[in-house]
Amino acid sequence: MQGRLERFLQDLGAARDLDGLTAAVRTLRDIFGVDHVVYHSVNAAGGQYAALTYSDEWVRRYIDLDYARIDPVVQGCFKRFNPVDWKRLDWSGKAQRAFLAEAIAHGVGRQGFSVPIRGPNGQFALFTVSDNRSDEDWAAYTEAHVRDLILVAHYVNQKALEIERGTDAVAMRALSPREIDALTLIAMGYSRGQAAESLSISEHTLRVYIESARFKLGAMNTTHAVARAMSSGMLVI
Amino acid sequence: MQGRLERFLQDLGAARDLDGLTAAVRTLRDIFGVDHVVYHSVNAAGGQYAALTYSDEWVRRYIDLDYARIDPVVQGCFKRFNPVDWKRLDWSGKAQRAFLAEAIAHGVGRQGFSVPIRGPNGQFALFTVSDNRSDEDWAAYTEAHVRDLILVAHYVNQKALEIERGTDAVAMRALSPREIDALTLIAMGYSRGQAAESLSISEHTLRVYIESARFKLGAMNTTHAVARAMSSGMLVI
DNA sequence: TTTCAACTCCCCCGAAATGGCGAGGCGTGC
DNA sequence: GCACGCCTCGCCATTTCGGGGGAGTTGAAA
Repeated sequence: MQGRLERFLQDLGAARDLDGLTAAVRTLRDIFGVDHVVYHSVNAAGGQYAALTYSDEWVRRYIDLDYARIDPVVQGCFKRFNPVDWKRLDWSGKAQRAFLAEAIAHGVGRQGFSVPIRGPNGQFALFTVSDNRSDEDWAAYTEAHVRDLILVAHYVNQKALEIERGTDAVAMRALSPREIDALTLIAMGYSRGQAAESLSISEHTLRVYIESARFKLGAMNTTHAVARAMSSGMLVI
Repeated sequence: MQGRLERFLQDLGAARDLDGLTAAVRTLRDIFGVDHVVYHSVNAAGGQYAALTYSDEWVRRYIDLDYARIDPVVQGCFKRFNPVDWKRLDWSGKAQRAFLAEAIAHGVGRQGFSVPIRGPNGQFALFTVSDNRSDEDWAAYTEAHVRDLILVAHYVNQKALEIERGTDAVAMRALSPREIDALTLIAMGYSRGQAAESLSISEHTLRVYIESARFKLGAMNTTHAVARAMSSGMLVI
C-alpha cells in the first residue's frame, strides 16, 4: 500500500476542482480498502465543502437538514484536536441516535475514524474513513493506519484549500448590534456579569449574544470570538 | 477620497493642541463632504472636550444648558457600542424634540451619524458627521462610508487622548516569545490544556505565561489580554 | 399572513479558568 | 556575587464559562 499511497499523493497535485478531489477520494477508498472516505470542510460561516464517497441521496439529506449541527462526528471533532474513533464520541442524545440509524440505513459504515484538521482563519475540516468491520478488526485497522490517515488528511486538506481559495470568500456573517455591544464589553475585559450590567440586560441575555456571536464567527470560545471579530475588523477596541 | 483620507491620517500626527484638532476636523468636513464633523469627548467626571464645526453660539448654548444630559445622540450612544444613525435614536421625549428643533435652527443637519468610542478609564467620545441630505441619499452615504468613519473616529480619539494627556500612549511592555506563543494559541480558540499540549509544556506553565501577559498588558482577564495584544499589533491571527 | 431574525428572560450543572500559595534552574548584565 | 527576567512545574479554593433545557415579544421581510 505504501507505494500506491505515495503515488496517490503525487497524483493529488493534478486535482484542479471539486471533481478532481472527489476522484482522488474515490481512489483513496480503494487504497485504504474501506467502504467510504470523506473529506468534509466546514468554514466559519457554516458553508460546507466536501469530497466523499457517500450516496448522493445521503449527502443531499445531510445538507438539507443541516445535519452538521447534530452530527456527533462534526461536533465532537470540533472540540478535539486528535483523531478519534466514532465509538468514542457521544451518541447518547436522541437526535444523535436517530442520526446514526439513518446514516447506517444510507450506507454509512458502522465503524468510523475521523481526523480533525484546522487551517488558517479558523478553517476546520474532517477527514474520515468508514467501514463495517467488527470492533476488533476496526481497532486493529485504525491502529495500523492512523499515521497514513493523518498524513493523507493534511494533504487532502491542503489541496482542498488551494482549490477553494480560487472561488470562495469566507464571508463571516455580520454580527448584530447587540452582539457587537456584548463582544466589545467582553473584549474590554468585563466579565459576563459586568457586561450585562453595563448593557442593562440579564446575564443570560448577554450569554445568548456571546453564544450567537461565537456561532456566527465559527469560534470555539469567547476569546476566540473576540480574536476573530477583531482580526476581521468587526470589533475595534 | 481614499488618498486624501490617508494623507489626513498622516497629517493628524502633527496636531499638538485643541486648535490643531479643530483644524483637522475642518479638513475632515471637506474630505467627507458633509455639513459638519464633530468630535466630542465626555469623561467620567462630566468634563467635556470637543473639536467641531458647529457655530460657536450653538456650542456655548449646548455647554451652558448642559444639553449633553438630554441630547439623544450622547445618551443613546452611551448605551450602545456600534455606530448609529440619528434616526434610530429615541427622539420621542418633549425635551428631545425641543432640543432637535433648536439644534436644526442653529445649523445642525437633519441627518446625522455618530460613532461611539470608548477609551481607557471610562473615557467616552462621539465622532459625528451631520448633513441635510434626503433620507435616501444619507442612507447610501453612511453605508458607503461607515468603515472610513469608524477608522477616522478612532484615530481622532487617539489623538485627542494624546493631547489631553500631554503624553503619548502608555507603552505596553513587550511580551516574551513564550507569552506570544501562548496567547496566540489561546486567541486561536484553543483551551489552556490544548494550548499547553501544542507547546509541549504543562498546563500550569502555560497559565503562568498567560498571567504574565495579562499583567504586562494591564488586562483584566485572558480575553482582554488577547484583545489588547491584537489591537496593539503584538498578536496577528 | 406567515416566517424569521433579533432581543429579552428563567432554570440547572459540569467543566474550565482564575487567583493565590509555593518551588527551582538558566542566562544576562551590573 | 547578585539581581532580574525568563522558563518550568504542583496544589488548592473560588469564580466564571459553556452547554442543555425552556419561553415570550417585537419588527421587518417575504
